[in-house]
Amino acid sequence: MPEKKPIPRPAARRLSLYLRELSSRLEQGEETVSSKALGRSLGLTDAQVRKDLAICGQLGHPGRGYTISDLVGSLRKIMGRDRDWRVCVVGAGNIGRALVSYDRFRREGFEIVAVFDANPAVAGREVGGLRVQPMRDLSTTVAAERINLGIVAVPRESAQQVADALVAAGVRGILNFAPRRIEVREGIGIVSVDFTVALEQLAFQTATGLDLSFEDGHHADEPTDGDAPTSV
Amino acid sequence: MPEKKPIPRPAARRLSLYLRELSSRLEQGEETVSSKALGRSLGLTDAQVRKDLAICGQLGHPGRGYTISDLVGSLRKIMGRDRDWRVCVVGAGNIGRALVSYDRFRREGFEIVAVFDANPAVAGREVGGLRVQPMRDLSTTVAAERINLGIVAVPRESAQQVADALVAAGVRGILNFAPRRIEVREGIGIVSVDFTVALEQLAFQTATGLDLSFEDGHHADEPTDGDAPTSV
DNA sequence: CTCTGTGAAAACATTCACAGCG
DNA sequence: CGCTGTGAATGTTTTCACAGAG
Repeated sequence: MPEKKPIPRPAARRLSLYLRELSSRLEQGEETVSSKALGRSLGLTDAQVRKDLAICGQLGHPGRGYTISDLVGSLRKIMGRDRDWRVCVVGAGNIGRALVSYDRFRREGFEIVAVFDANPAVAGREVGGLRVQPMRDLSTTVAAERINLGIVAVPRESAQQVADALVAAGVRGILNFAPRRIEVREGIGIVSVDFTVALEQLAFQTATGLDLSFEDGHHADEPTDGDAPTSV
Repeated sequence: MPEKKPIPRPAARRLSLYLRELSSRLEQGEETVSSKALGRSLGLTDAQVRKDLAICGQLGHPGRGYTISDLVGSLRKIMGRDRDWRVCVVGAGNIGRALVSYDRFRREGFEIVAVFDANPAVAGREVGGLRVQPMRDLSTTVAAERINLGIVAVPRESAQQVADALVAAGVRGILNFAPRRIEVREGIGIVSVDFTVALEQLAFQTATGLDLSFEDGHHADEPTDGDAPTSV
């Protein structure tokens, strides 16, 4: 078994952006792209782009650039986008409903197949074509629908509890929109999006006059314990 | 005028998380906290916490820890949270409406004072207590309401155009929810949140079995040219 | 000539480890 | 003692710069 090479964390974040940009170019009918052109679109240097794309293997053609479709295929595989993801949303409030109705998820291969809410007055209502289910159906539905990712869109107070329930039900990863850190056991993925933190970073950039410039829009929570870099 | 020391980009992201955690502890009635305790809550080492907090100046008390209220005050100032931010949302679709109704913004000092939508059928409707205005009112309203931040919640295709209009109208920073990179001129802040990228990072973590563990949930776009970026 | 892939160098960020305050 | 602040050491990421492919 050869050693798997770890992917630098900052690079992992950029991979998503490459994929987004490349998919878009592919739709436009473009076939190849150079590291320089890609870098321009993404605000990165050409050297950075080449280093990052080297993660996908030797896909570039000297003098010519990269074949977009090859790159997209390789990136999708590396990022786990070659399989289907079945996701559920917990919390049918403003954010939860917006997410359920966010068409792009489905188009990108993330299918939302269930919505849950603790409020009995909300359960039973329909959101984006799905009937909101009560929390007690969570574990049965996660199993029955083979759901592997969960989105937490509940208030801060119940976020950890909901995350625990999702993990217990069998999801492999959690996307958290509640404004607090969620702890999960080793082996379960966790990424958080906090709107206030995002606005705050903006205020910071704006206040300091200068910008810090991030290009990713979300963050992965630190592992609960000792952690390891991701490998291919 | 002495040189201002630059804040390391990764640290800038963590600052928001410290503020979030510290505010929460303050509400619980706690008065002091040690770097170790703070680090535990956030998944960071105590040394890291001390280095980061040193940015705020010498606020720790050897043997005792940090006084939370002092830290919160200092962090708020550094992050530009000591002033008032007046924000507008462009796009009254699912996401735009969810954001307008997101109470936490106001509680944290970001007041949403206007909503715009290009669709004439939508303009005039009420969302979260505000009447949706047509796009042609944008520059007048931004000036009249002294709006300094804009949130872009429109489809990919019109995102850049809307951002340009916001900047022309006078906002100092943009929070972008459209799945593409937005270019703004030097001096204007930009932070992006892309739900699909967030889910993709999660799929990546989950697919590789291990986590990359980010703790921030958004990203600042790279500067358009050679320059420094912003983040959340 | 253009453009990739990549070692080697530089910049940057984290962790260590300890002096010193209360 | 407990805990901060910080240089020095270590580890990581980016940039440089160039050999070599087409």
